[in-house]
Amino acid sequence: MSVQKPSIPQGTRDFGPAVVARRTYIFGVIRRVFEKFGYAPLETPTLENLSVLTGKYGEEGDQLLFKVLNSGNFLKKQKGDVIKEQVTADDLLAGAKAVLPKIAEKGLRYDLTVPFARYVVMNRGTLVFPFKRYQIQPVWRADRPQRGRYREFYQCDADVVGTDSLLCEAEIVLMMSEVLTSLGLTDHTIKINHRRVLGAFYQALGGEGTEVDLFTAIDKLDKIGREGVGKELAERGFSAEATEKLFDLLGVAGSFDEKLDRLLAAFVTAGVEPDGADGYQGLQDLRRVLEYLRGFGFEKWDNLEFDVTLARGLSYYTGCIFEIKINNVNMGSVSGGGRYDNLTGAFGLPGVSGVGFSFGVDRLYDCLEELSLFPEAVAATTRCLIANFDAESETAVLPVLRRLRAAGVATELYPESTKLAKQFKYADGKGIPYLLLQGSEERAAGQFKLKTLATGQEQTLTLDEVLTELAG
RNA sequence: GUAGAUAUAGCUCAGCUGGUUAGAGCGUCGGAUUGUGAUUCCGAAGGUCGUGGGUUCGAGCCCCAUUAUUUACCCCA
Repeated sequence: MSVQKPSIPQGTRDFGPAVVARRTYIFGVIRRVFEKFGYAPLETPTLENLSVLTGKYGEEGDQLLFKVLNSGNFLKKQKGDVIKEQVTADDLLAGAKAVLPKIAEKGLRYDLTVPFARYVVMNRGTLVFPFKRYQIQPVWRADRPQRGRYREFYQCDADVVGTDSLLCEAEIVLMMSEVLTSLGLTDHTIKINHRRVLGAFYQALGGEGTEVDLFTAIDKLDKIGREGVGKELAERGFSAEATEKLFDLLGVAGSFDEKLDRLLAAFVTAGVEPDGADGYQGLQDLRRVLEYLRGFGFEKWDNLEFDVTLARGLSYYTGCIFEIKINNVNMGSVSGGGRYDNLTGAFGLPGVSGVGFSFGVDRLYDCLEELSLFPEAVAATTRCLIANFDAESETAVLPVLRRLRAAGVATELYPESTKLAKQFKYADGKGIPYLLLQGSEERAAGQFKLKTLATGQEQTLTLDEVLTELAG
């Protein structure tokens, strides 16, 4: 048998001990915040039926789904003597779209929102509404990997279903802010916008082109600039006048409040039809969120921006939309979310509103790494290594090992009697801060030598003193 | 799906217009040192130069193909 070079699939990664420790740290911060806000954990299967997944993410999304081949002989089914062809020649002629449903009925989870919606519908009878859940699990996308983009990555979702209250939106801002602050990512911008504000732009331009074309162009403003957006809009059938008008609207400046006021005036001037009870729903919603935040005593106003160019999740978001950008790192958004009025409609439960958002842990990790924001202590595993001198010392030190562990000190005994240099290197390489030595000399005196590797300091102590030192 | 870049030791990379036996640092292992790491000194192991073809007297280097990785676009966390 030939030896093969081991490899892992494109866009996937192994996580070594140090990386896992750091990832666990991020998960912990996020989980604590989610739970503090009253969200309860949910886990769903890695595999979903393809019927659940397809059609939920648009055409592009369907292509990015990982499909799982049916197990067994997916070409034929045999029952007794009757053999039934699963895939016929006609199917093959008809192409991949005809063949796929016959050979694959399962797929890997693409995000956490759709499985959540499915779960809500399946369990609607037993859930207490409004239902608040968080979910921290990997998702898979058959995308081309690049910076900050992987084929397997973790999302941390928090969503509420069964309420229209804008309190939820305000709390999302609070949770985002708290997580980022806890992680030390202080130079961030939480961007907020509203789908209906975008809709009002479309109306103000006089109904040229299509909404989606307009919104995707708007979203690129900070990336390709006015010129690029103008060019793209022209190609999509927007007149130069409309584009000019759009830039006037997008150029709205000032504080959150001022932008709301100025847009209101602009919409009235442009003759945009009010879509809310008494005015423009998008602006009203945003104002309400703002009021909630003031009521909460939110303080990080510099990190919150009403960004009228923010457009995302166009195929399903209907209300407020969110995104987080870490400013001092070149990285795509580390979090995004929004409200969808008809989350569960596709599964036969219409009229249930949901709002939620998601952190991308892998991108957060990359940001923290780049900014060196991981706390030192996160990497620590074993706290104390007991040196192994010889067979006699190995035996003598076993009760010590037990006592240290009983006291809650992560301790290991080097498993072989070998030269101390090697044992030191082991401790050093593993980042173990303390080395405990008891050779024949110390044993005769009933004492131990405790060495702090970082400083090279050595203390001669009794076991009780060692315990006090290490437990602290 | 579209376009570019890269592929040489376990890791990071040198390698001249194509020219004898393929180089360094780090790491690993052994020794100086049978009770002291990270710092010192000496030594050793480790490579079908991604893969398959081609050009050439001769290819790590040039050409073609292929695979993998990576960056950007689209889209997204």
